[in-house]
Amino acid sequence: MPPNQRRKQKHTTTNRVSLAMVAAHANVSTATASRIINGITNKASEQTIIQVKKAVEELGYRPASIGRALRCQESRMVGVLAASLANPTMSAIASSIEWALRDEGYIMSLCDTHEEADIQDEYLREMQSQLARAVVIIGAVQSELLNDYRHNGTTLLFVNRPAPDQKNSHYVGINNYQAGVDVANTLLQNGKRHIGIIHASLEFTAAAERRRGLLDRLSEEGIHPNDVPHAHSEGLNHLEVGYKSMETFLEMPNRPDVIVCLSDMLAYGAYRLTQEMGLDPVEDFTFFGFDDNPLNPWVAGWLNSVGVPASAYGPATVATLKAIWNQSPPTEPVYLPHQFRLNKAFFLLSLKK
Amino acid sequence: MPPNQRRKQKHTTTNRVSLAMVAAHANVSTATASRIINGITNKASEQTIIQVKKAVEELGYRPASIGRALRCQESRMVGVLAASLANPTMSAIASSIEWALRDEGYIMSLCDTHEEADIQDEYLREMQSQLARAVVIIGAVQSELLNDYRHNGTTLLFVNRPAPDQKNSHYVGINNYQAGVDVANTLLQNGKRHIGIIHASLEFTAAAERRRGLLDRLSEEGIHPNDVPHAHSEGLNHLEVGYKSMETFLEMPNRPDVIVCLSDMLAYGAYRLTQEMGLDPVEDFTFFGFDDNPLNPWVAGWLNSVGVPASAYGPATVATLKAIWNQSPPTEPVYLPHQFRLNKAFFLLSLKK
DNA sequence: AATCTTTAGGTAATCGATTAACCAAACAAA
DNA sequence: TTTGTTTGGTTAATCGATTACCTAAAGATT
Repeated sequence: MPPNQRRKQKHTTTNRVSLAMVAAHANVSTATASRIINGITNKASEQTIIQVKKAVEELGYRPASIGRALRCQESRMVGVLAASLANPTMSAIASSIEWALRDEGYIMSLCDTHEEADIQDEYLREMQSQLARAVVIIGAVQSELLNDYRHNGTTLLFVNRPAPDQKNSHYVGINNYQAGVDVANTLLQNGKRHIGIIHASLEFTAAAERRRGLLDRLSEEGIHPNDVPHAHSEGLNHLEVGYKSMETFLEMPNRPDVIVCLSDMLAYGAYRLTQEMGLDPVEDFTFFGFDDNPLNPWVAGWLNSVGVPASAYGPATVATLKAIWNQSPPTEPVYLPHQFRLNKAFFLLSLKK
Repeated sequence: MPPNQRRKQKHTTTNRVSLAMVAAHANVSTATASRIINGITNKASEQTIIQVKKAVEELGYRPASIGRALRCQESRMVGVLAASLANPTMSAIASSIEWALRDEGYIMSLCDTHEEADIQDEYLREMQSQLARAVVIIGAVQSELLNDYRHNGTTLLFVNRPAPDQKNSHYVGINNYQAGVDVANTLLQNGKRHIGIIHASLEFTAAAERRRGLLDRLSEEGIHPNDVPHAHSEGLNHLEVGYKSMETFLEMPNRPDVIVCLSDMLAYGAYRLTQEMGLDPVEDFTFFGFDDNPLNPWVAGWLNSVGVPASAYGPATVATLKAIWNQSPPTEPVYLPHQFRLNKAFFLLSLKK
């Protein structure tokens, strides 16, 4: 290793500008400098204020948030834990939340828990340890720490997927049960009664609620849950589950012509198989999904889906966080209005009715 | 406001456990506790070590990374700035990097710059101010601060899209020029010579290089750049640009039958229009994209694409970061081997040759 | 003139963890 | 016995910013 590189390594020439340097440059104490920088001007003369501001400018000073966070025991950072960034719905929600947070002067720190409880716990701890102002979980999984954190002062907000036990927690997102009911209504109104369900794990409240709403409504119309075939498999990602599940349906003697997938990703998987088998996803089936993936209008025109526009999440999430901080937390889940996106064939069909 | 809520607000019962509390609980000094917790055992007796570990366990202590970061002037956090999380390619890369970083004990903090220079600058500053160990930029845009940061000690790594000026910077990702050449080769080998290009801004090195490689190779085979029609529009997202651009091509008297889109998102946009016009994206055209979006095999079987598997990014990125930290930075861009994904029709065609 | 008030700003403690420097006791070597 | 040396710790400084509390000087009031 050349010696000039060694030198650099020995002491990273920390060219960070600290408050002390600004204060020295302006010939005032750090207290004065700090006050002026934070806009507390009633303790300084016009002259001093100008000096300090000049020093800040000249040195290119920016407060180290880490120092402030340590002292104030609170940072401007909001941790966002997403279950799977590979799922465009979740990344789009995260992106929307980022916009809204930055608008209010907060910084988003996004992490990917890969749907694993211990990774989620690790990040929960890390956020705590970084003194995050709040933790937003897009797609929570049941984990050991989750319940502890619910009560230890950290602001915790569940987005898109309710808390595993739904108790003492704040939620922003779709009304999963109602969405299930609405899908059932749409199908029934258009004379679709031969329905199959594809689902992954039902441990997640979101999926379970969607299914419950759907089946409840179908029951009311005389379609017994036992007459609604289910296909699923666990341990794979939703795309693969959808694919495998569709295989199951295609092998059935009297296969359903409506395939309700409890998430769009499942529908994507099912679609792949229909393509490979030379079937038509619009003529031969009616596919329904949940979440309305933002890519749907572009690459999945065949899919019907119900969901909340991703851009609605950011404002609602931030508004809810602020309400919690203001000691006026919502007492009810914050349900965002969901919308249907229907494919052309189904749309025309529904017009005729 | 009820009084019990007021009380809570007055002083957030900071139930964080600090090192001092652990030390007190174990009847040792913070120095001793700190050393034991960090595994420096040559300064402590067996007895003391057990005491401290018991205290840590009983109190559920976890070091506040903020304190450590302040003291050591360095955190375990790596900032990842993505240009657009709504783009599944970028989120998938981020997700992969997250895995690899966590494997090495680092924490990813992901931000969305929305392709905007000043947001990128804001996050660059914030990362600096949080003492991030490194900053990884997935899709950098030219910005004021970018050049400063290249030289002020912060480890900076460009992923998937080279630095705007390509000088003095580290890059991990696809060899854009070569990928362009390879696409040209594949087309030529299969007798495809009537080619159109859809692109968004060519200010980004990635897009410009792809185009250059493509046109250079076509030139060699006697297809002059002027004979390769281009369609583009600025200011919209890639999906919309693709859609608009495809309109342009469809209106042309002698429209190309091969549409090379400089990103998959552009291809998605173009695809939407072909669907709406009742055209067949496989029979009527040959679509080529770049990046091989991970969703392609599931919902875009019609697309041919060249790209690097998202999962390859994480390991390569982390390895490069470690090399930089070890004072043995790569002197060349780190090119990850790219692969082709061909649609069925094109694959069969290429077999025949 | 004596006292009070305001202005302008400094001193030092604090947040949590790390670590250089120091120290007392035990033990070993000369 | 005196002089190292090792063991097992402690004390206190430090990182960067904030802020409660103090103070000196100037101006206002009685």
